[in-house]
Amino acid sequence: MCVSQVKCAARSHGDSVTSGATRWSGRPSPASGFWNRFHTACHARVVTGDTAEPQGRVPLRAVARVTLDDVARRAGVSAATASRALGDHPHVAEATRHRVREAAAALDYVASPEASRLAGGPTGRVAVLVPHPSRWFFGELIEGLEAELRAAELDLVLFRVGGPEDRRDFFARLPARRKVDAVVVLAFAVDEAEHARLASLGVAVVAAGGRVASYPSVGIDDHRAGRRAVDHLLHLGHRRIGMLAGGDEQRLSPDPDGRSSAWRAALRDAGAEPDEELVATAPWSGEGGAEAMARLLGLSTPPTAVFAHCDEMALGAVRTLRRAGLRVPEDLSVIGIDDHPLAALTDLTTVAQPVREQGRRAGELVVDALRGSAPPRVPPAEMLPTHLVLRGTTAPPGAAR
Amino acid sequence: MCVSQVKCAARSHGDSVTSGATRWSGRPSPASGFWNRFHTACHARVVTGDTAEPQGRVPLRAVARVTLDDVARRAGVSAATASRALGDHPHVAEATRHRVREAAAALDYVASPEASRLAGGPTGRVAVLVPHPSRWFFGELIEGLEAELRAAELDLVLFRVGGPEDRRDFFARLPARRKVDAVVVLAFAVDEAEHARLASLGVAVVAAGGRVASYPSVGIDDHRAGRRAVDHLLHLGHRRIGMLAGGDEQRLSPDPDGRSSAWRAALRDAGAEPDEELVATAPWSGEGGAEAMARLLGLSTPPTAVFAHCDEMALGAVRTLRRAGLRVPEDLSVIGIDDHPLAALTDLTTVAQPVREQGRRAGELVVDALRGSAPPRVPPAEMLPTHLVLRGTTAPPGAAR
DNA sequence: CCTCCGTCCGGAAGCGCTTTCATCACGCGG
DNA sequence: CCGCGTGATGAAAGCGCTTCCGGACGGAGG
Repeated sequence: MCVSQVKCAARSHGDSVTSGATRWSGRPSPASGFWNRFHTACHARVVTGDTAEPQGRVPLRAVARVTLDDVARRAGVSAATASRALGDHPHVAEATRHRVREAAAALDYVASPEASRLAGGPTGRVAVLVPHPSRWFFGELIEGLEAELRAAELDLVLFRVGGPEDRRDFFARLPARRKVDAVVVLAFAVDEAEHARLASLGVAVVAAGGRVASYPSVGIDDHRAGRRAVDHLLHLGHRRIGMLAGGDEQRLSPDPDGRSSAWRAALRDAGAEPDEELVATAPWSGEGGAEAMARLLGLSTPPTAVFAHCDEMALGAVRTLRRAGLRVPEDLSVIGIDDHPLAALTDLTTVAQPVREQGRRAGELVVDALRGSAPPRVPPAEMLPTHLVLRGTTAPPGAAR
Repeated sequence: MCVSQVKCAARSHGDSVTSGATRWSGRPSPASGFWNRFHTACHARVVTGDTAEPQGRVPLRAVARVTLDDVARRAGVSAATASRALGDHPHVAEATRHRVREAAAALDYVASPEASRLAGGPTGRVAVLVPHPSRWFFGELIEGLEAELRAAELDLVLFRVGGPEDRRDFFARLPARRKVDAVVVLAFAVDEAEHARLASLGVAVVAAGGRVASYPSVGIDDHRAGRRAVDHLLHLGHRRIGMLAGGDEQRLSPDPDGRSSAWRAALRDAGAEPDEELVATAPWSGEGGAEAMARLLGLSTPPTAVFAHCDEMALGAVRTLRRAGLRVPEDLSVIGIDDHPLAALTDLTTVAQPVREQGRRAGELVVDALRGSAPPRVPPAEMLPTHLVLRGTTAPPGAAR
C-alpha cells in the first residue's frame, strides 16, 4: 500500500535486507505505524505505490531538527561549550555565551527535553492529581496552577484520581513515575501508604485546595469558613440550622471535619446544642444537595436554615425547596461555600474562597521547591482568606410577611 | 551549608577536584538546587554539615532505578531481546517474552520515557489545548479524554490557550514542540498559519468539541442543535424569539455561525423574518448572558422567548429576567444548549449534548492516529447526537393565567 | 624565568533505550 | 551430508544532551 515505508538505513545498506526484516518494517505493527510515519520520518522514506496519497498527507515533518551541535557549529564552539553557555554555567566567556545565544536564537533551537533529561537535567514537567476535573472548583484550581507553571516554563501533566479504584490504581502503578519533577495533589487527603509511594517518586510534592501534613500546601481554613457561614445564620436569628455535608468516603477533602466541626462549634457557642439529626451527608454535587435537603425536609421539625458544604449542594437544596413549594429565603435560608460563578447568578449567599489563587500559590510552591536551594524546615501551610458574600438566599427566620 | 553536595564522580576521582569545580557544584545555581537534591541523587551524596537536616528531609530517592538491563539480566537475556519482548516485536520466542515480562513485573520496571523517546520511540504524551479549563464544558471534555488516554497509557499534558495573546504566544513558542505525540485542540478554530505551525510539530492533530477542517474531529452539529432549540420555541407558538449569541472574537467556536444560522433558518422556515435587533452577542458566560438579556429587554418590543447559545448564558438571562420582575416561563421563555448539571437544578430547558462522550471519542481518534497504521483518507468528522430536554423555562407565549 | 592557579574551552563518557546487523542453531530438500 | 533459509538472540551503534576531565593559555607570585 501507499503507506509502506522503508528505513533509509536498510536501504542504504543495499539490498542486503533480509526478507524478514523487510516484512517487519513494511507491515507496521499496531504499535509502530504512526511512529514510522511521523517520528522517524527523518530516517524514513515513504514509498508511494500507485494509489498515491491524494490528501497530501505526506509525512508532516516540516521543521528540520536543530541540534545542539548545529548551534555549536554556527557559533564556532564545541557542543560542550554551547551547552554551558545556554545553561548559564560559569567559566564561559561573555562573548562566547553571547555568540551561542545568538546562534540558538537564529536557528530557533529548542533543546530536546528527552535528551536533556536523560543526561541528568530536569523534565520540566509537573504532575497534577485531580479527583474531578469537570467540577468548577478543580477547573479553577488547575487554571491558576497552569498560569504559574507556564510562567516557569513547566508543563502540566494531568492525572485524574477520582474514585477509590482510580486511586488504588494510580498509587499502585504510579504512572507519574520517572516522568515528572513534582506532584501537586489537589484537594484530597493522602494516607500513610500513599505518602510513602509518592515519596518513592523522588519528587517534590505540594498540596492545594486543602492541607496535607508533611507537604507544603495551600488552602483555606475550612473551620473558619464554616464558622463564617453558620455564624451568619445564627446572627440572623436562626437556631435550628441544618447541615448538608459533603460525603467523604474517598477522603476528597483533607480536612473533612473542618466544616462540620465549625457547625457544631458555632451552634454550641450560640448556646444551641447541635442536633445530629439535622446533618445530612451526600455527594459533593447539586444532586447530592437536593437529595440531602429532601431528607431534612422529611424531619418532623425541619430546620429554618441550612448550611451546605459547597455551593453546588446549596443550589441543589434550593431546587428541592422550590419544588416543595417553599420560598427561599422567606421559609428557609440557604448558605454555601465557594462562590461558584453560578452562585452569583442564582443569588446564593455564600462564603467565598479564592480558588484560582490557591492554584496560583500552589504553582509558586512548586517552583520554589524546584528552583529553590533548600526546602523549608517545616512545610508551609498557607491559608488563604475567605469572606462572606451576602446575597438573596438568607434572611431572618419567619421573614415572610 | 547542610545542602552542599558533591558529585560522586568528582569524589571518586580522588581530591583532584579543582576548587572552581567544587565551587560550582557546591553552590547550587537557582536552576540546579533541586535537581542536585532529587534527580541526580543517585550520583550525589549529601554532605551534611553540623546543622544536619532535622526534618529527616534527606534525599527522597527511595526506589532504585530499575533499568532495562536489570530486567534483561534477571530474565537471562540481552537488553536488545528484553526491549523486543516488551515492545511486542516479532521474532521473540514466546517463552522468552514471557520470562522478560515476568522479570519486568517483578522488578516493577517502567521504561524511562526519555530514553525511549530519544532512541526513536514515542513520548507517550498528548497535548491538549484548552481555552478555559474551569468552564464545565471543557472540564467535561478533558475528563472524557483523560479516561481514554489513560486506558491507552498515554499522558495528558495540558496547555491553556485562552485569550488572543495566549494564543499568539502558544503558536509562536509552540511549547508542545518535541514533547508530545499528538495534539488535541478543544473547541476552537485553527487558522491557516496556526495549522501550518501545528503541522510543523510533526504530530497527529485531533479536534474535539467542534469541527476543524483537515483534522479528524468530534463535535455536535451546531446548526441542528440550534434548530432543535428554536424549533421548540416556535412549536410552543413563539414568533418573536431573541438570541443570546456567544461572542467569538477569539474564534472559540469552530462553527461560530452554526447556532446563529440555525436561529435564522428556523425563523424563516416558520415564516417569520429574523429580526437582527433580537440578537445580542456577549461572552460565553453567565454574566454575558445576563448582560445580553438586559439589552434585549431594553427593546421597544422585547422578545417573548430567547435562545441562548449555552446554558450558562441562559442562566444569566434567567437572573436578569427575575430581577426585572418577569416570570420565567410565564412572561418569557428561555432555552439553552449543553445540559449543564446546573441546568437540571435550575429547571432550565435545554438541548443536551454528550460532552464527556466527545472527549472520549477524541481520545479514541488520538489512539487510532497513534496506533493505527494508515490515517484515513478524509479526516473523520464525527457528529454526536443532541436532544431536547424539556424542563421548566419554556412555555407557550402568554401562558400566564 | 619558572611555577601555580585561574579561566575558558574541547574531547569524550555516558544517560537508558531502540534498532540494525551479525551470529547461531535448527531443520529441510537435494 | 552439505548448503541454505528461518527464527531467536546478542553486540553495538547511536538518539541529543550534560558533565567530567584535562589541555591551553595568561597573569600573578616567587
